[in-house]
Amino acid sequence: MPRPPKGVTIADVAAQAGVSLSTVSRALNGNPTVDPALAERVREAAASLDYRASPLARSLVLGRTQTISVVVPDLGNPTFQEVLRGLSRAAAADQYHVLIADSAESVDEERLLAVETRRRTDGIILCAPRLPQDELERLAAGIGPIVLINRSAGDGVPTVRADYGAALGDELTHLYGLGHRRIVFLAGIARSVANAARLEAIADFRASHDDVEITELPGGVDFDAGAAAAPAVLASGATAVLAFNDLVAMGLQSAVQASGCRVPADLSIVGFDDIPFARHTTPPLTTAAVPAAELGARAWAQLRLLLDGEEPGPPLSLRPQLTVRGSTGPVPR
Amino acid sequence: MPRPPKGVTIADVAAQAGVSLSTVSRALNGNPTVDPALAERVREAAASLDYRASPLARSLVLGRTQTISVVVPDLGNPTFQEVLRGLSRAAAADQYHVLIADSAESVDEERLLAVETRRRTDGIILCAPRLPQDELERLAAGIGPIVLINRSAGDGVPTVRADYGAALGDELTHLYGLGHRRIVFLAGIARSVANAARLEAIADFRASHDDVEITELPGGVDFDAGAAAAPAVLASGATAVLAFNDLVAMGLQSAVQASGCRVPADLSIVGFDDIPFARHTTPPLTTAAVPAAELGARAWAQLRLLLDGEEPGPPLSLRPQLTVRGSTGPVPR
DNA sequence: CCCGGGTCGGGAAACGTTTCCTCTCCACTA
DNA sequence: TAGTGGAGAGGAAACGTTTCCCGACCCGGG
Repeated sequence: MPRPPKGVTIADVAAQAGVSLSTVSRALNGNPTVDPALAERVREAAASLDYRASPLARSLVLGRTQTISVVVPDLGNPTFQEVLRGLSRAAAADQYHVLIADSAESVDEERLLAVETRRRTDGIILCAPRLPQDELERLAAGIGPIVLINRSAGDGVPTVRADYGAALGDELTHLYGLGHRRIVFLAGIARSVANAARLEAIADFRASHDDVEITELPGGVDFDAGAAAAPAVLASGATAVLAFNDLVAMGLQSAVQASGCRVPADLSIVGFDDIPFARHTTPPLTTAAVPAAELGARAWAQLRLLLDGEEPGPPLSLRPQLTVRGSTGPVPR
Repeated sequence: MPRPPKGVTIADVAAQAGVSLSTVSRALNGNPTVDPALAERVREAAASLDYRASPLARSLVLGRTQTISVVVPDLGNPTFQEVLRGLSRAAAADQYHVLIADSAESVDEERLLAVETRRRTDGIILCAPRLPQDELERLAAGIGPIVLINRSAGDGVPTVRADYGAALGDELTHLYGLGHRRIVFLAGIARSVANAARLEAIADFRASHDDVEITELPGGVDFDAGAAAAPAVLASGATAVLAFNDLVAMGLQSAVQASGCRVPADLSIVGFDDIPFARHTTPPLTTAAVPAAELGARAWAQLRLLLDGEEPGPPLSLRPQLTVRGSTGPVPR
């Protein structure tokens, strides 16, 4: 009795159970209008053939794929990895699958991938998209259920974001409380939205604290950028540094230490993100813990509402938690 | 002229162009049996309606989804992240999409996800699966085109692996060359295949160097495990430590430094993996660079052969590159 | 005993494609 | 001029489901 080599279909089950296709479908989907005894017989037949409905055919007729797509600028970025992790687990818990796409920081790729992957899934989550605002809004309006992470695109589009501004404000307050009055901000990529939020927070802080001097220095986004900024930071005479992110902070910390500067005795350093390593540097890094995994999980929750045809929740803003460790201390006298 | 709100289909294009469905399909797929002028007209109609064939319907009839699934034990693990990154970019370059699943280190989840996601895609890549060997072989035999990363399951199943044993041998040789004769190996998870490969390499090395004493100490897999092992390492009197991975090495390094032990003057430490941070510790970590992204890319290449109906290449073994940095030095006198 | 209503299962349409088969039409050749 | 062959396009089947619609059957009431 040779098994049908190419996948057992619902027709095979129907034949085996001696009923029609419709009945098999109903029985297997728990439709109550089918006689319990018959249903059991069908289930047995299905089990004996190891039958599973083709997700493809099912999707086609049902109009949903039970899959969402996630577009990320760089799978190598720890923050996005964490977002993806939270997202994927949350979606999996709801029996949804995740199609993933890495735009490699390219705006063109991003646009392309968004529409392309969206067509294969029920909805899409754009993680920190790099698209310019107008294009983003047009795109978001065009492609069905969509949730944005760390960007917004008008009222209709649910958003989940980390409140970088508020967190940076917390960091500034922390430094200010320690007595620091000359502070350097090591900027990230200029065009970046995350950077803009920080600059705004800095402006706010300046406005309410006129005895503090905050200088912006070109930085970057990775360890080497932080290390490269060390001379400029030391030359600036500042007593504390706000780095764009933890990577930059760590690069800076390691470089200034190498040139004899003590952290935090001579210089306080704060990072941003709280990547897993931040707690393990010497001294451990004071930073703002961006709840990346939760960001992902919340984004999924939003998307799920949309998929279920419900109203999306209000734009969500998660405030990163100021996490004070050893890299910040009182201003040197 | 209101646009059909729910997706424009091939029928709309056919109507617009005044031809049959078949012709539209042929024209759009570049079938040469359609008159060039007509084909152009069809393309125009399609463009004017912004028509794109439904991937779902297409997949159903074509029998391929242009998608593969990847199952990973933990999306939070930097090595798997890197594998995934290489894999996803390589697949994307070949116009394939990637469905991702995180088994959360659970064997049951892994088994489930493998068969479940496999049904929605054309093939599957299991990244360092945790399944016991017999089950893995059965599973691999059952679910179509499959490629394994860091595990093998018989001759029929293409495999891409990092040669942990060879790399550990390189590390031992490096330490031995520096004069170390008392070495500690900080083991990972006992049941782990990667751990077994290392133990084997250690046994080999012992066999050919009878003046060296290699002690195995229970370790673990993360930073904290490394830190926790510090007292035992210091008490052992060893002059060098092989950590299961970089995380463990870093935890250990930071803990022994905190208790006054100098690295590498008093103790040499080598890690494994070369995670991005390894070069940034103080001192930078000597380690074996596992080419994770390439592992992913190669796995895709193998799978692609299978999908194209060609013979899979021979089992591939990538040898991690010994990367000597500052955490190893001559044995203390 | 006949008829109405309710329950349950089968047939067929639908989802949106691709492709096989067939038919038409035209040009060329014998 | 009639027959042959090929090009090109339409019709319909197929992919594997779900679900609407309808018919059959059974039960109870009049």
